[in-house]
Amino acid sequence: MARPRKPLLSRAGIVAAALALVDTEGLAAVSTRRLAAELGVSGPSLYNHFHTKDEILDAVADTVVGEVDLSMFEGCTDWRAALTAWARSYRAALTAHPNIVPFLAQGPGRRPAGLRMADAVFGAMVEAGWPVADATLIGAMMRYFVAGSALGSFARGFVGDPAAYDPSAYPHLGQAHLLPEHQQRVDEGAFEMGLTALLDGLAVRFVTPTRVPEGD
Amino acid sequence: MARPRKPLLSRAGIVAAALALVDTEGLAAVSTRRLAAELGVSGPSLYNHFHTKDEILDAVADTVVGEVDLSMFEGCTDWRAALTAWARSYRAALTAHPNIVPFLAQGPGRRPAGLRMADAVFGAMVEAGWPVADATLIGAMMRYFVAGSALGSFARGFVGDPAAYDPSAYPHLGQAHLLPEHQQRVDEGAFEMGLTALLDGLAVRFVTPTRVPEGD
DNA sequence: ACCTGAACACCGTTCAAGT
DNA sequence: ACCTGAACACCGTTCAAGT
Repeated sequence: MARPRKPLLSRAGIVAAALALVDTEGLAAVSTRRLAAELGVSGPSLYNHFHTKDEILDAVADTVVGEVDLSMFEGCTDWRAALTAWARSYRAALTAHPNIVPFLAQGPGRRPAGLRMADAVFGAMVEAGWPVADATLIGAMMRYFVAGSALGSFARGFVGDPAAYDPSAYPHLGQAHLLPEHQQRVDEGAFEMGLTALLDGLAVRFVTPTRVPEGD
Repeated sequence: MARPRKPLLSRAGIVAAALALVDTEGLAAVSTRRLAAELGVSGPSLYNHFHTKDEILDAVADTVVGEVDLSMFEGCTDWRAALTAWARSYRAALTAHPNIVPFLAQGPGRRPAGLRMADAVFGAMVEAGWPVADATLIGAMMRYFVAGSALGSFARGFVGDPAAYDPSAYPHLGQAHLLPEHQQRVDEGAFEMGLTALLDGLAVRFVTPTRVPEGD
């Protein structure tokens, strides 16, 4: 076939196909040959659009992070409400594409959407009155929690096999771990509990250290 | 050579070599052939001791999680102090072997050390007076945060290249991200800030719902 | 510029063959 | 029982060849 007069591939098309493959069959299923086959081309064709396979996965990760809503940070006055809404949107984006999370959660690297998100959180916290040093910590802290909750999902991380929970070895684990709907409720509950706890803790910190001695 | 009269390999030896390789060269460097070469044998020899490469990595992950101190949960009366000590030990174990964290943080699966840890946390929280449902949430929530902090490390997740932080695109990120010692301080600070916040938040929750109407 | 097939140096895993 | 080399079906990536 050689070069077609209209390109068969595009970066966006490759990324969409890669994301679909990651979602349906997992990260391990994404090989350059398999992905190319999915797109109806031969393996090396991808290298006309990306330098490496890793660059493709970076673009996939960036697409997912790009789905996170950041609008609550614009002209934000209530930092607590903004962080709450953002954390939920962030978690929703990750849990919609759980198989890419281990790759994505390692940090933004040089991915634009990840850096944009870090920038938005930091900027909004400073604007809301947080000291610069704290604003950095808040961004990191929230990222830890949200990424950890998507990655270490109870539902995905505990196997659904009774034999795995020998009651003599693990007297407290019980059989409840087996029920998928229970597991999902644990994930939701633990996320909301942690989110509330983190923000409560921040609220304590917000007033205290910013109180400056008044007067001469 | 065929079968030697004393086995050349052992599960423990393979796991130790694999962990060393993960630590020094990363998860991607661990191939069965490479690992076997490190041990002075040929690739397929490993299959006499493990069924799959994944089983080897599971054993490596279990070794790392096995390094976490759980002694603070024995006869624990102060749940807050116990969770604090445990979270720090947990984080220390993971940050000592950062390259295995993406694999490990996906959940305990059927790894004994991971299940033992989940069991210890849950049991201690119940013993300390937490409702069973909350104890499960606390275990998940803490796991999210600690694993997230080790995985999404600021120091490892942000690239150390000034060109990555175009100030017009990311007006708030600045150049501070470049300094490795600064990054490490951010990770430490964000971890401690989050830990305090989480436990403060839990403390609020602890007293409230367990208060039972007294009296006639 | 953009796709192709051939090729290179790798993979994980199976298996018959050796002791 | 435990190691070996050969073999299978894969990898990521390079590159000359085609239009």
